[in-house]
Amino acid sequence: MSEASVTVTLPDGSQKQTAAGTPIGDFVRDSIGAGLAKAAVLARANGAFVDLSQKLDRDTKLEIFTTKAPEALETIRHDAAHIVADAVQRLFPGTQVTIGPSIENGFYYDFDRGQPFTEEDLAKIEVEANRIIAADIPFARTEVSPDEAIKLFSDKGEKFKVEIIQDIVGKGATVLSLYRHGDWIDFCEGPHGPSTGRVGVIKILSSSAAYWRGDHRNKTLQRIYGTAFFDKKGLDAWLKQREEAEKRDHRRLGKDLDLFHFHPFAPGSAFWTPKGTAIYTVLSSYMRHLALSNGYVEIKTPLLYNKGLWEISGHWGKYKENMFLVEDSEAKAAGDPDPHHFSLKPMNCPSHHIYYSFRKQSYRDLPLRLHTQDVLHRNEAAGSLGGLTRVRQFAQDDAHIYCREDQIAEEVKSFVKLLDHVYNAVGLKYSAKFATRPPQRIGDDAMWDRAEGSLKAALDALGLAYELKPGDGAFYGPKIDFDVSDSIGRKWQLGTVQLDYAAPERFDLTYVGEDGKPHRPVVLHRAIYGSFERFIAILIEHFAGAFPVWLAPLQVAIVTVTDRVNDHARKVMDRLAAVGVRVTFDDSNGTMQAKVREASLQKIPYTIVIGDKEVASDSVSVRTFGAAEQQKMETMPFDAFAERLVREAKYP
RNA sequence: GCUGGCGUAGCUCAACUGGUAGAGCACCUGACUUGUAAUCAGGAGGUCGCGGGUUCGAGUCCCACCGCCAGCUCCA
Repeated sequence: MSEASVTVTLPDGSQKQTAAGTPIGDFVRDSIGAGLAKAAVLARANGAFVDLSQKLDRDTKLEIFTTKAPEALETIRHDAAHIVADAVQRLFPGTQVTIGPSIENGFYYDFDRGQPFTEEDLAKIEVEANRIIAADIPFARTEVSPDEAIKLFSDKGEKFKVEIIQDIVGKGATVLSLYRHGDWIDFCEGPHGPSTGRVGVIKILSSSAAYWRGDHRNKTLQRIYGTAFFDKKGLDAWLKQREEAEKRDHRRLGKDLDLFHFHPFAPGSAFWTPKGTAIYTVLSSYMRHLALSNGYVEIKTPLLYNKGLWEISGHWGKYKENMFLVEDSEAKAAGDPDPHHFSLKPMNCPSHHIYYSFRKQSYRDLPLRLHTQDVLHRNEAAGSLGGLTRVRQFAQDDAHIYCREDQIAEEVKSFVKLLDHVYNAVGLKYSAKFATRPPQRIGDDAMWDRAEGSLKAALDALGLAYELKPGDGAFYGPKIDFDVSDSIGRKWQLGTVQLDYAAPERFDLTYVGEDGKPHRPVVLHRAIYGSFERFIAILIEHFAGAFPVWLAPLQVAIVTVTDRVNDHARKVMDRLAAVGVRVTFDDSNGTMQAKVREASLQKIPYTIVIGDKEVASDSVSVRTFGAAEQQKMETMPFDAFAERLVREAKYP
């Protein structure tokens, strides 16, 4: 049989011939270069990621990923998951494997084991995993039939693997791939790197419980988190970066900068210090200013409601466990078995719907945009609370827009513009997610087509990049969520805009159209900060506590050279306060140096030093936080400084 | 809510295998009156998260509860 040849097209467009059946790795080494072959981890052949051992049996568009490519790092982290699973089964026989994907900064693997892993176990696992790396065992892919695969894992007693395989077979798979390194074998789609040695180093990070298939009714598994890099240098750099990020943690800075506290008597509800309250208030006023100048009206509504409201809204059935119920003492005295007739509101929408119905609305009133910053309570699961990002008491910069269907696109557009303005003002990078109709939903397909169409039209008109999340929408309508990351890379949802066709039905909301007949409005739920608490947490981390002047809880610290000038300093403080500047003057016993240091540690934007010279000329010596050394200090007339402060304190 | 870890002064931490709690910073008082990141001296401050138990004796061991942290579930 004569050797057929295939054409390989490389990313630069060049073409090479090679014998059919040549493994990609060999082709790279022989036809491109030994250096590339050595650095190669995986390839993309005609659009699909494949192993380097894959044979070139037809004309192929080929891309090679080396250790420099993010795709390669992701692949060796997946390799690392296999290696860790191998290590665990070597060290703890009888442990069953389940799944082990690579994730954003590493990988995890879930195991079924009678007991959790201890610190010592994890240390042993890390050593064993790195030993497997040192052994440099090749990864080999084989393809088998479903029967073979099921038999293989049944014989090993790997029940979870069998379940996964049966599932995938049930979805129509006929050929399954296995990956082996040495004696250890896993059911896995791949691709993988060439050998365990290509994974430079594995670091075990933590362990925790996880539910089988993410369902809390299922068995609890033991999850091991880890990460992997091509070399120790990469790992060390990442660990260093992680350490730096942890210093920005808002819980840490909340203490250091004295912004808020928590107490065991009110888990999940913050106590705000004067400084924290200043940030809260500035953000609140800023949002009020934006809302009122963008066609919203602000209203305040009750915090406590009779359950009748929640029965209409549907919360009583679906959301009751998350609401704080309040007992009606009269009902209780009368022998009512369940006297919890009231609840603190967990969201503003039902209050707004009631407000809407207080008068007969006309098409001329639409869009009606109701803004509210009331306090909300949600009884979150104890284990999910954490810092300011997940709390039980919070306020949203909430608004509901009641409009006609043909007004949706325009309303969404101007909302996203406003959100973009706010996020840009504080320098937050966000990513948008467009969530469409879920399997469980209300309304017919025509309605969903229109709803999703309106949102998409708005997104396209704005030219905003977004990720599509099919099936992730609320049961009552599609939505766009806006996420940002905290200092250690966890993603949090802040802003959102959701279309709601259900609420107007449930609350029987109508407006009188031009035809004089009643019509159903559509409601848009929307928030920019999301919750003040979470937004502030993100801002603290984003600015590492060094807020811009307009947001800084204290904008100016006054330090005197000698207490001879303290009276003058007090006057300076009063004059600044009179023009709205948030200023502090520490007249306690202590040196100027120590006070300058303290102001700096508190990350106050400006520290002004006053001595005899400044008193004589009514000037201030200004020290700017974070400024370069040569422009750190500057003496200027008081009026010029005050004017600068007022200017910089303006809303962005 | 689930799994694991943790809980000592306002903060950051120490206290050998159970022997009866200590430091730095912060705070208070006094001295110093100083020119841009820590002046010196003295003082006060803790029923070791809460409640039981084991023990001659518990911050150290056991149980239950509360809270915090990581992850899971859920979610702004």
